[in-house]
Amino acid sequence: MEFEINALDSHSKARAGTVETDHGQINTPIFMPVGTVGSVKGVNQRDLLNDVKAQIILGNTYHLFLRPGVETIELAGGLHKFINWDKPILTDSGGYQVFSLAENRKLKEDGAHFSSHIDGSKHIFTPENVVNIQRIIGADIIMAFDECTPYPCDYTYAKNSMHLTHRWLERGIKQFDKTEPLYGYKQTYFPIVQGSVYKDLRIESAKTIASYERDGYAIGGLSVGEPVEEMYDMIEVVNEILPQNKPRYLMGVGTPVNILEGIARGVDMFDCVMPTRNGRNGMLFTREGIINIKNVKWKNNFSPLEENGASFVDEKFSKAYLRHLIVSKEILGAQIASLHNLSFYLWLVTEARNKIIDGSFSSWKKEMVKKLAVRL
RNA sequence: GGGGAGAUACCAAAGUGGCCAACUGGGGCAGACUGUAACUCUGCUGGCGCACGCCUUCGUAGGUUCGAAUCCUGCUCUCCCCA
Repeated sequence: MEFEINALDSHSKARAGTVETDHGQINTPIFMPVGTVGSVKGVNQRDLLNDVKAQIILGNTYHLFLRPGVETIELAGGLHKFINWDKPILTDSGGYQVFSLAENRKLKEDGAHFSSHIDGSKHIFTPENVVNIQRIIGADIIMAFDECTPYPCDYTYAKNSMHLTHRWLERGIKQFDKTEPLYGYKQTYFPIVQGSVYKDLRIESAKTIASYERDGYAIGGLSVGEPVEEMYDMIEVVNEILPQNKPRYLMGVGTPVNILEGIARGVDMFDCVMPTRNGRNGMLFTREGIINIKNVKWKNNFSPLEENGASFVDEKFSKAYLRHLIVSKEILGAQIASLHNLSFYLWLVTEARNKIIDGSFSSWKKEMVKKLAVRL
């Protein structure tokens, strides 16, 4: 996987770049819609491609391993063919699920022991078998198996957890490097920085991670409940150390403002469930601010969802109509809201890229950050 | 015409002497959601102050009682069964 930097912002750490994969090019900064179980909830592949203009999407090892299972995915010829998506796919390793399914998990040196949330069956994820599963899934970008620490997290726990993540990384890379892709295109393996909100741990982790020569690096364990300023601080600390000439992926982030702040601090890739999940629950992100479409004030507002919006749904449907659909719990409401939000997120990062290239990123970002947090 | 049952907040429906401004569900109104166990979760939903409290409520008019949504009487209305 190749990464090329096309432009650097002179007033911030923002970069515009290009990632080259066997499934095509990705222009950075980029937002990657989350498609946990092989489905970006509520949005079909055609709309994802033509309307949202997604360049890469996520899948999840934990969920796909449990259902439909690796056998089905292998028989299908990999996840791309199974879900009919020809662009790049990144799979999360399941580290986050191990964290969020805390009740049923037990972390040991060998790996994470857990029970399926679907049928209670017992399984073990190790740095090695998670690589094997992701080989079968066939993701272009494979994530290391880490422990995503919760927040708050005491120093000792964060330190021990980080060291475990580092030991798992060593094993995961070894496994990755001695195995081959199954479907004839290249795969790559991203390590993940941990260390909770402790600067010295983040520095140590970033140095450890950077000592491995990889195609890209991820920042994990953030946006788990810590104040945003701490998150921004950690990004700055880590990006001082991660190689300049490789893409950086901030996992699980975030709000439109978070994304702009991340870009300004040198992050290239983002993913988040927010545009889809919050969309299903009636939250719309727009250039002018955030709309809670369920609010009664939109009941008889027949103006378009968003003037000159990024998606075809913005002109086609009114606020009153979408409010009606969401309030009535109609599936179409979730679909329209997801299309709108994802299109907005992709517009946002594309615009950021354009602004970095034409040299006006910082002033544009300042204006946008002000607007994006407004509650309409 | 005869017999029976019932009327509770926006709706449905508990409560049958004090722990009732009144269970619960729906609806309504707000909020939350950040590498998705999520078309989910939380709060509020008589009025005023909005902490403590105070005021007016359980078809309607009276009565019994220290005290009534709960007991008694009249009235109004609704439903069911038999003719």
